Amino acid sequence: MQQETLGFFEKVYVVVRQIPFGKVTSYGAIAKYLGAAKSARIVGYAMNGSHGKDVPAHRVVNRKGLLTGKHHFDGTNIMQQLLENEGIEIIDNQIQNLESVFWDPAKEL
DNA sequence: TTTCTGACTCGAA
DNA sequence: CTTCGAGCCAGAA
Repeated sequence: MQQETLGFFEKVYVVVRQIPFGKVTSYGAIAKYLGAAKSARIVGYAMNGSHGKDVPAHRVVNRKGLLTGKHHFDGTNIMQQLLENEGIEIIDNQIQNLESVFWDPAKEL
């Protein structure tokens, strides 16, 4: 395996791909799992480069469950549509009952 | 080459 | 209660 050649971005991609169907996580949770709790912004920025990869960026939201990056998708509410398709209820870009669908890599992995 | 900004988060005043 | 600043990495101008 080539982990040393992997940059921070690719490490993020690996974790995001582990997110199970119908679950979501936060940028900070991923960053913390990677050992860089203060690099939550970088995780979000990594999602910016996830375009074209099999990374379910729509399952990654901020710690409030707010779809901060929805406007980076093709449509205006495509991100919400994808999540709702997985059984997650969303109102006004805000995930409802976040505790039930939250998936923490630090605990699950 | 330097500078800036960004899909964040937390703590302090 | 609200507001503000700092820290992290990578890519674009």
